[in-house]
Amino acid sequence: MAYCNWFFLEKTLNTKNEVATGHRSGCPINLTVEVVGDKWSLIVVRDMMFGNKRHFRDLLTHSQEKIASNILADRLRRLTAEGIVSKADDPSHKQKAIYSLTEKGIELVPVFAMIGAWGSKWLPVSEELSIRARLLEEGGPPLWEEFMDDLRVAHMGVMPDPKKTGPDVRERLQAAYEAVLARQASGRASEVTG
Amino acid sequence: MAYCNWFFLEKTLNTKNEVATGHRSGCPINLTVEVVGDKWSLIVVRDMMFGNKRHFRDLLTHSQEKIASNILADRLRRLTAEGIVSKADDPSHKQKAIYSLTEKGIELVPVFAMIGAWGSKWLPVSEELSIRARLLEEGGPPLWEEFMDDLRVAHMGVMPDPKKTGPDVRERLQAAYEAVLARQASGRASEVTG
DNA sequence: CCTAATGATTGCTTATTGCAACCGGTTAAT
DNA sequence: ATTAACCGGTTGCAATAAGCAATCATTAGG
Repeated sequence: MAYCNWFFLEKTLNTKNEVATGHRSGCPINLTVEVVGDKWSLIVVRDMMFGNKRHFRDLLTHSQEKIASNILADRLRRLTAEGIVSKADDPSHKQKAIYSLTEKGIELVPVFAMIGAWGSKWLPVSEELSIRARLLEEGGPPLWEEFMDDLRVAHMGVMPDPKKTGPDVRERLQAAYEAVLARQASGRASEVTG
Repeated sequence: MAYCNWFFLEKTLNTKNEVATGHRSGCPINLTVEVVGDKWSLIVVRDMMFGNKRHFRDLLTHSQEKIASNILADRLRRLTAEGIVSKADDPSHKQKAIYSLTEKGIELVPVFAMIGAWGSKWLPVSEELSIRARLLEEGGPPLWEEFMDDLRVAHMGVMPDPKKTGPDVRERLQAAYEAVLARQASGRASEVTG
């Protein structure tokens, strides 16, 4: 990748590529940015992946970043068209849809891990918001694989490994987050009292 | 990361965070997307990182994706303000500027590696455009570290390791790309000749 | 019956992107 | 000396995208 180079020949290929496929270029970086490189698509996938949000209203009302409904609808449509997300009827309500990550979507886990690691190192995040990034980074590819297996169970109906017991990766990340919160809350209490 | 959860307490924190810092939320994923999650910033960094483009005109005219000059100027300004890129005078011309990646920018290498790996697996890239993604993915963190060291030499004036000889990582990726091109060109020739 | 839930859609305003021409100054070529 | 190329942008305008808040018809629960 990048990847795309600067030779005359590639300029020619670029023209043909754009005509044939509608893409700015055939570079994997560029193609990925075209698919998920807007301000909202990765947020939607994140909420599905880590927050277990699978319904429109959930994604809309529990969005920390306050996504607008037209943007959410548009992004879900695009992600579904791209094959990163799938949509099915939910049996609990005639109008209710359940959105699921596909294998293509699940394999964004390493991308999220690296984005999170970079962000938590270089941007003004708080401890409780960076703990999960740290754990994913420390866990490395074995932890990502385990997380992806968990997601295949939850989102694609893959049979869980019968040898696997205990909380899944998302739950463990959540527990670590809550532990930091609890520590901060008790620290805050002693500040107030002390 | 992701991280950001859905508790009442976090809703409160979110409000304070937004007031204090101007961010949608303090989640590392969201913060990273706010910084580099538009359609063009990662392309600019990619061209600096992998194409060794360091000047405005180079970035403008050798952009495979045909970036517009106002967008390029804006993105360079933003990346510089964010500390991902630095700008200095180039001694070869009074008006000429040279843009360099900072440590913060260089440490985006793993993000690019993962984005490239995902894109080359799931999106319609060609073989020659995905070979470098494959190599970076296969090389893993040791290869990324080596690449980052190379970038620190090229962009930050770090002294090269005297024990290191031979082509740097970017050159090796480029050579692999050219080898695929050469193979395709000879394959094409035999097609033409029958 | 009324209220809540459902996944959107809509009308409008604001912001961003993209195109292509342009700018004043500096350096190189003729 | 004149002309051409280089330099990093800036500009005016049209097209597109994002954001806000209200709205919609249908479905389910009390």
